[in-house]
Amino acid sequence: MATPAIATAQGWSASSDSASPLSSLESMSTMARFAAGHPIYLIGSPADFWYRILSGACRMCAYGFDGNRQIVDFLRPGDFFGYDAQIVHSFSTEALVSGTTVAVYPRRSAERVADSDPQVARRIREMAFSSVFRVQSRLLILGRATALEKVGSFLFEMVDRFRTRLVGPVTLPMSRYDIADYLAMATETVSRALTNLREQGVIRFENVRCLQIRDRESLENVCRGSMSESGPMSTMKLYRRSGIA
Amino acid sequence: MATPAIATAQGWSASSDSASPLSSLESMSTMARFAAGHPIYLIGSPADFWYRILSGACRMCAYGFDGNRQIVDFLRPGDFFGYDAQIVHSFSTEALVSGTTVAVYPRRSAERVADSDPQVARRIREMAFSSVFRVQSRLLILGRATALEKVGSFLFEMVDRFRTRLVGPVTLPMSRYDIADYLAMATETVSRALTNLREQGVIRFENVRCLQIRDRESLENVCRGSMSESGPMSTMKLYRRSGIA
DNA sequence: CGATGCGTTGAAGAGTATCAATACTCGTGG
DNA sequence: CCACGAGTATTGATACTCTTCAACGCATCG
Repeated sequence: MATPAIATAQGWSASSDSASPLSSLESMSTMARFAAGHPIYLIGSPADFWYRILSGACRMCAYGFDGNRQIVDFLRPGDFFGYDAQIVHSFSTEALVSGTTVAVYPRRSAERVADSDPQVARRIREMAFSSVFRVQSRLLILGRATALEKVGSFLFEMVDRFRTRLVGPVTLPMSRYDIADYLAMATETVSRALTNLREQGVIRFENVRCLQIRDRESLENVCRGSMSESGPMSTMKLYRRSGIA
Repeated sequence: MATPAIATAQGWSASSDSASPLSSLESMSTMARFAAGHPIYLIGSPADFWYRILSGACRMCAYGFDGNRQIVDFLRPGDFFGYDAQIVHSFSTEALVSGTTVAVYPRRSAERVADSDPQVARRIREMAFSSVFRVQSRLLILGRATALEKVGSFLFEMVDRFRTRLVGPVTLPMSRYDIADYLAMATETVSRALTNLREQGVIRFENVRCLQIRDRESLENVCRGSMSESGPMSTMKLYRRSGIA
């Protein structure tokens, strides 16, 4: 397995990619590079840093007693992480692809900056708020009834988050195992659901990890039975389970 | 159904209960009172306020096309909510019990205060971070395999969050329907799991909504997956899904 | 080229959702 | 005070989806 680990560089300064929100933080950041599968931090390690992905992708996950794994989130360039802990980390975060680069911010210093710069504080706050929203949205996916709905919602989420061009196929950075642990189902079921969608002509595979949504409307119908991300969607049907007359 | 709605009061000032973190915010807050089942805000409504529960309890939820519901979070006194939206709310939040009181903070003003007071900004930030952690932890519960594990984890969470005294029984503010929509399962299955735990002597009911954990250790084992009754389940399987050699 | 990890497919069993019926709780009104 | 009714909770039987176990195809790599 290629490059062994964690070469740390520093002196990284300005932006280079989209929306560098915390420019006054960058002066204190260092940069680190990781091989596929290697941890950025481990569960239980002291939470002394904040991180931001510069390139590549990561998975944030928890491990169970009998070795099972649950993936809490997939992270892409631009995403902050590591702030979800008071003293020690409650999850591990690992690189998905080789060459994943991460900006590392010393937490104490970063918080000092936030305290003295309302702009920075506001960006961090908004970032945290949107994290809450994103995780809550994930809850809705996990709560979906069927495997097909879960996988369908997952595809929309991934296409939104990991597409490089505006149209065309998207390459998923994660394995079927990762998808399974993200959606809390068996890898075989993930595979079957994808095959199902492919046979229906809803999606098309360039190769195993690279796919394209051919029939967006059908895929939306597959996911239906639940809520659309944005949009009014008024018509309240509270007949059952309302708790209100 | 009793008191119709939303009597608004104001002039509420200082703390009264644990850890009033945002004292300089309280001067701008008003107070509102809600009957059971009534919404604090609806999905799609403008996100112009932040809220904090003073007494009672709430559910934050989303509704699907066919009337199904998913509960994203239960909220207790002290919890902030309503910040998880940019422009309009993506979820509804409704009172669980009659007489639920909520402090309401105008968002713009609150953000101005946060911009000028690093202390406040920091508290809000930490609150948001811990929200992220809490929701992520919920993901792990939802990802649990069996109904028994889900309900067991749920009980621990509720006992932690909704106990009034240090020991003794806990009264759950939510119905079985609420629990079902929170755990993404059928109410009948929730009922069966609770009955199962009761018959095993793991929990004891004072009445339908009020229960006590009698055998904490067994309940922990239930949540650790596969143990209790019939035993052929302990196959180790951590060899797969490593992602690293 | 065989090795290793990943991905797909098949068959059997387990667990949950669903449908249906019954019991319980509490507020209302006779 | 008790009866009633609506909402809530439990229990049972059946269908169905998903997990599990197993085997095989397919890539990459030493």
